Amino acid sequence: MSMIPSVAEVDVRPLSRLYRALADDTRVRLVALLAGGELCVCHLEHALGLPQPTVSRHLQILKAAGVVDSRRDGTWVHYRLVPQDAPERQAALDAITRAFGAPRVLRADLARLKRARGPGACDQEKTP
Amino acid sequence: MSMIPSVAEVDVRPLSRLYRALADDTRVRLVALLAGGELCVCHLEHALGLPQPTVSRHLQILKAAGVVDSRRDGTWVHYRLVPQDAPERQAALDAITRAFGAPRVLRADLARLKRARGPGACDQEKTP
DNA sequence: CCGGGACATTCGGATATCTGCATGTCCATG
DNA sequence: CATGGACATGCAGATATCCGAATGTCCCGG
Repeated sequence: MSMIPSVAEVDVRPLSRLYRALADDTRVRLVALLAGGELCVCHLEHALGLPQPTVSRHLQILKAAGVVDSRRDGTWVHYRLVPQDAPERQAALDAITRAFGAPRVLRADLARLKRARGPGACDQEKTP
Repeated sequence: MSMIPSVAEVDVRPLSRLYRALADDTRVRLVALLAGGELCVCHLEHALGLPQPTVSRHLQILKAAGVVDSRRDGTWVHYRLVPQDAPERQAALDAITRAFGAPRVLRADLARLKRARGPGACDQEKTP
């Protein structure tokens, strides 16, 4: 007979750490933007209208919490959401996608960005 | 033609406020316990093994965030989860239920409590 | 090798959060 | 009305978080 775990014994920290990572307006907006796919810091910076160090710092917090991952591409760094192993963590993240990550919202933002900055720079991705 | 909202314009505060309310180990455990149904403060206090003022204060934070509601029953106060209108908020809460609120976990805790304190006091609910 | 652009990190101060201890409030009971 | 139990709140200190400004690091083009 195996011991049935109690709420006192179960480790809630992985989930509460995720909630703490999302307990900030800027970071929720970042996750919402990234729900549409990979983006570089310069795009996120312009989309949010916040200074670069601020955006970078919040991205580090999300990264430390395992919410996002980064990929270096020359001068730029692209961030993307990390698929979560634990279903409860994925569900908590999906809440943001459901609310603000709907394609219509994100596409409007990205289109505005591309219009403002032009298709140069980090936009070209892997398809020249 | 209606303006398509951008992430910058959309108000993320309701969701980030919910995440902030859940960004604490004790509060996640409280929600997990309440996922099984209404409970009075004295039960929560014993289940968590924390001093009463601490539990009470965390319950107030959850209440202010619209996560729980309270019902006075004579000397005792019973707390329960509030069904969320916004589906994204409900999804974020369900993440806790999914992870720690499984019936087997909660029943073990409650059984231990009833065994420890006996069926008297606030247990008798509405059925004498 | 030297600049400049993109991004990360450090530092300092303001603000918020968490906790323990004490006290306050409300209700039932005698 | 006095007492005690259940719960809420006030207060003070330690800790954590957030932000602006400045500085560091890495990479690419010349």
